[in-house]
Amino acid sequence: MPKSGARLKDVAELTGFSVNTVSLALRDSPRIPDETRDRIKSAAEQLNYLPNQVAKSLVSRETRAIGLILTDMQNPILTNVAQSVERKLAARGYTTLFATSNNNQEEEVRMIDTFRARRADGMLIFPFRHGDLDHIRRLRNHNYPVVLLVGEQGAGIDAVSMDERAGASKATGHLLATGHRRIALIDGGSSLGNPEKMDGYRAAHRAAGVAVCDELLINPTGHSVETGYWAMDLLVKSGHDFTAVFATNDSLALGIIRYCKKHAIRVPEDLSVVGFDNTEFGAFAETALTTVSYDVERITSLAVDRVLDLIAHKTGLPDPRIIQLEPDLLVRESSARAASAKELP
Amino acid sequence: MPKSGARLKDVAELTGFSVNTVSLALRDSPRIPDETRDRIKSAAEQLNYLPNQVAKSLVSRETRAIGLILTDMQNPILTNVAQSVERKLAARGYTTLFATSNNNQEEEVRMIDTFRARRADGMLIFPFRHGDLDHIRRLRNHNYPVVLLVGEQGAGIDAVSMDERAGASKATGHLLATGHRRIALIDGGSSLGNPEKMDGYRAAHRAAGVAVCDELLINPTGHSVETGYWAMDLLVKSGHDFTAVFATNDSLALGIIRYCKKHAIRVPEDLSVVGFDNTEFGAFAETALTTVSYDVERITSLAVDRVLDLIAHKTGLPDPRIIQLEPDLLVRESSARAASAKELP
DNA sequence: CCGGGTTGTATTAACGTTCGCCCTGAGACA
DNA sequence: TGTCTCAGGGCGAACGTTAATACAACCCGG
Repeated sequence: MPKSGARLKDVAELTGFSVNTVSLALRDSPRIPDETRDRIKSAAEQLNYLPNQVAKSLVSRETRAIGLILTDMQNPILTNVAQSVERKLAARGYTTLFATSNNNQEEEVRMIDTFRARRADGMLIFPFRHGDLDHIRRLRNHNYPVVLLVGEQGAGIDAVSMDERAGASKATGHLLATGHRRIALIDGGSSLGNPEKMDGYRAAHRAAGVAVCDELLINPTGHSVETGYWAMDLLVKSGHDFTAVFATNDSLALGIIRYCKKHAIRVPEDLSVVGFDNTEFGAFAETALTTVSYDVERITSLAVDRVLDLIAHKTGLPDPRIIQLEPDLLVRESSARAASAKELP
Repeated sequence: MPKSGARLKDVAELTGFSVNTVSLALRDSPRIPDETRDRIKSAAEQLNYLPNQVAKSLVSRETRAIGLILTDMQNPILTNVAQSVERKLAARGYTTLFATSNNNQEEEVRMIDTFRARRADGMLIFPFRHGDLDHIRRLRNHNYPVVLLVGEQGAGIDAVSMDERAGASKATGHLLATGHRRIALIDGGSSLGNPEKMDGYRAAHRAAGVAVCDELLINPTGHSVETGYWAMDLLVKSGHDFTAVFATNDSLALGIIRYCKKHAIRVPEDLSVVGFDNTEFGAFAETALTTVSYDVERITSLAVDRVLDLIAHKTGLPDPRIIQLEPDLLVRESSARAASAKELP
């Protein structure tokens, strides 16, 4: 048997029919009588025949494969996205081509080219830099179906995501409303050109008429639990006062809480901590995390629907549509009214 | 421009050379003089030409794609595996075809067939039931390169993994050595036909001459943090005494600790908890988790090497090789000497 | 008994590459 | 001048499939 298994030709030779008849029979063409079809099908089964998707793609000019590019998988929310997307695509008969850009723009570009060379029918991309999307826009301009997993208004590219600004604003607003005035921000995004959450943080301050203290803006070296821990170390050692921390994802927040535990800072009595993404690890942490929550399943559903919809448009892509879901704040145990705060009048 | 971009033919027409010459030039054949090559390459660039990997695969009979099948992505350790495998494959010029079986045997079989139809050059599989591997063995018998990510001795299939029995045995042994005699086991695997960890748990008891209490064997409904929480609820409400819990992954263990926190059970003073996998969330939990650790990068390295090695064997697969890495116990804050235990003599 | 449909099957040409082989022209050499 | 070599390049087939078309046999009505 040839290495990659039986071909139509092998089934044809076994049954005495032509390759074409076999192909039609296996695809249940009405032009093939039942008896012939059954004979061919049983021969195919006997040879363990599986249609060669590569050859099929060459002639049909579609691969039924979608490229999924994420930055990395440190953040559980991205793994949820990955699994959810994969399941939904599989249910629709699509295979997921998976890649991580490893938080590296060149790598992102390379992966896009790889998927393009493989003629993926479309791509779902979580871009590394939300503001630097030229390479993706170029794709779209060549009529390639792409959907971003972060909502960049006015980028001219389809996108489905939650509204990061609104989420960050809600989180910060909650802290402000509970009397906090010096709120640290631990945000790995803004230095990479993803300013949405910091924008929300600033907007909430503006709305409350509270000035942002620049010395409380901390740049972690990543977005894992450990980097959260060390970012907190940096913050504490800077010697500035603060009564709350907003971390831009749950992992960072959990690292912060671990730091507090080790250094006898009580959460939430001495310090309020708010995360982002509503991961399971935050929800079931010893000190359950106050966080920003959104419906991942709905986002991936909409994104998958959209990319398949774009693919279905044979004659040029429709105008891009940006969908931003409104996130919710979930107040749990890691945040409380500021100790020093007087009751509001 | 045709939907899927320029072809060799387009470059040929633009430059006046034949398709063949263009193909050779783009692949830097020594038969093409420099000037010709440069002219062709710049024309290709101008047309934004990217070789069609589908057509290439059809003639070369290799796709340079590897299928990766995981059970799900709830467990962070599997997401680490996924990312690590993807990075290593990408570095070697391979694309990752990704699928989750969603803890469902039929789905696993279906995904294997999908990848086979797509002519993935090989597969890396984290099987759902470690004991039910006929479908995978059949693959291998058809000379299909497969490497399992769990080590099943004598299955006749290549595998790279850590030694789950040894890990579970070390974890349980640690608890026994620190005076615990009634150690609950929260294990989602054994009921699914993955008995390795329970075997290790029993072996450690045997070695210590301590009887296993069957009423302390709990079956969570999954392996997430939340299911750990509810498994603990079940265990506590069963009314049996125990001074330690061994959970078969960190997520379950974290759920248990959350339960303890909510119900005023002190960890480790009242109860020792041991996890498995050494995830970041356990390492940086408020109560840092005692757990079983192993080198994921090394496992994925060996697995990727092995599958590429199998692919390189054109003339039939070599005998299967099973590699099992020895895991280490990491004692941290969630476990301590049993309160009731007398000092050992 | 012939034209026209219907039924079942075969033939041919794609899809975009790569590979093996052949062709042409120019220079070297006897 | 005739032959050989070699550089530069083209032609045709193949990979496994599908789609369009062709063909052969049969049936039916007139």
